[in-house]
Amino acid sequence: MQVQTTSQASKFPAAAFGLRPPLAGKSPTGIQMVLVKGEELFAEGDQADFFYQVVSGAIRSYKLLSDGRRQIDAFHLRGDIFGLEAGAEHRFSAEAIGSATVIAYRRSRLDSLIQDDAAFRSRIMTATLRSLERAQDHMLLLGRKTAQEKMATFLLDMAERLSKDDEHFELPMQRSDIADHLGLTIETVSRTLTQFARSGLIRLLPAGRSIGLCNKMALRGLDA
Amino acid sequence: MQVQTTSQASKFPAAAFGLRPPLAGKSPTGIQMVLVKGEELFAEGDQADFFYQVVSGAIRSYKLLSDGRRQIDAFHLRGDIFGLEAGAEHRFSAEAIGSATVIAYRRSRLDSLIQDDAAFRSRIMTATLRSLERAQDHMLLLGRKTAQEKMATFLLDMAERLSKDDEHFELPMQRSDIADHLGLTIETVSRTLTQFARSGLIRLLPAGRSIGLCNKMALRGLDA
DNA sequence: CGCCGTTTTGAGCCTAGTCAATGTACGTGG
DNA sequence: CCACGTACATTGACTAGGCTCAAAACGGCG
Repeated sequence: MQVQTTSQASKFPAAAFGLRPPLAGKSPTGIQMVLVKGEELFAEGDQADFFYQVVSGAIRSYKLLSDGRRQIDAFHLRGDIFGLEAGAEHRFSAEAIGSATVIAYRRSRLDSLIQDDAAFRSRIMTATLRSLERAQDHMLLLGRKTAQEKMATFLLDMAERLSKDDEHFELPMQRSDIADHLGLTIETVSRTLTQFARSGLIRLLPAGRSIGLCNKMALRGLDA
Repeated sequence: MQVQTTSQASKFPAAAFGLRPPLAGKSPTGIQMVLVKGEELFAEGDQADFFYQVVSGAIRSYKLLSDGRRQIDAFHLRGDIFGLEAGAEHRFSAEAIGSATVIAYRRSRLDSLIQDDAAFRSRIMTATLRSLERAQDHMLLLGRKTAQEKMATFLLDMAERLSKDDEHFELPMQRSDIADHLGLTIETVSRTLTQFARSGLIRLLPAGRSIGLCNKMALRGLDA
């Protein structure tokens, strides 16, 4: 991992990842970290001394069962803040999916910011409530949707989050990550994608990472 | 529904549901509501002008798919706060499971309380983060646990939340609620309980609502 | 006592999982 | 530049856990 402090506004491209004052305005000191593929940022149970914002690449945060089964609760893409905890410890592990860059903020700074700054506080509260909303939507998906519906929901969400034209994008993660996010197996993920491609709903480019949505209406129908 | 304002301490049995000052101390005006079985408090999409705290009974909050499939994201028991939203609208529906009593608080009050009162603020923040934690644990359950593991987790959680001795309790909800909470069908819930009873893990009293845990060790083992 | 909502039990099926083999992309080193 | 190795994705055959459909049992309550 390469580390580089970013204590000046010039090194803190706030606009690039959606920060507005006061967080950006106060240009809090952050540590920029360059992560290689698969590198772990923190593990479940670690002290939560830092929280993070994605600059580039993608991060997966997940929980494990004792026998290794994994549930990826979220993928964090450019601009997303993650790793902010109520208690002293992280309740998730987090790893870089490919190579990625994040900025780490000391949590101690956060606490004082929360005390002092009503606007910042409400931003954190909103971010937390947004995570809760996502979690609630995802519970509906995990508990009650079929494999096809899960994949359709996932593809539409990804298109929205990482496509400019909302139609074509590169998946940053591999099949096993998608499977562990949707509560499926890699085989089912793969089969469902092939099936979507054969039905003309999507276009799958070589390596299976590049995806084009041809029929968003139909996908939305599957989204239930 | 019977409504009764509770602006005085005498009508606000704070100790009974775990409230301590400043919320109780300031005795904020709440509206006490007595709900009959199945009565709806609010629906997904309603204006979120109130949030609630359970005084007695149990509330289910849930989302529906277009064809009626339901996911119950949480059961709210005595003392729990729920219905607090980031946006203007409720993101799920909430109903009384049996007859229940709740206190409704105006959300507008909340905002001013949050402004003024650091202790109250941290209580709301903690409650929100606790919901998030529960949601995250529940995603792991829904996505990756087997039917037996789901039931074991559920029983241990319920024992902790509504049993005094941690061993024996009355389930406030019926099988279909449990099923929609765990991502199963009522038949699977019933079969799994019978199986647990036959294995001597639990004792099932008539009507299937009263449950005693005979072998918590073994249940914890299944909890994965 | 008899009705109705709920739970339990049974039989058979189906979706998604498992196990296994093949295919494909890409990076490394000869 | 090509051969090989590795990691990932796809495909196939088969299995099984949990679902569906159906019926019977139970309990609470009028």
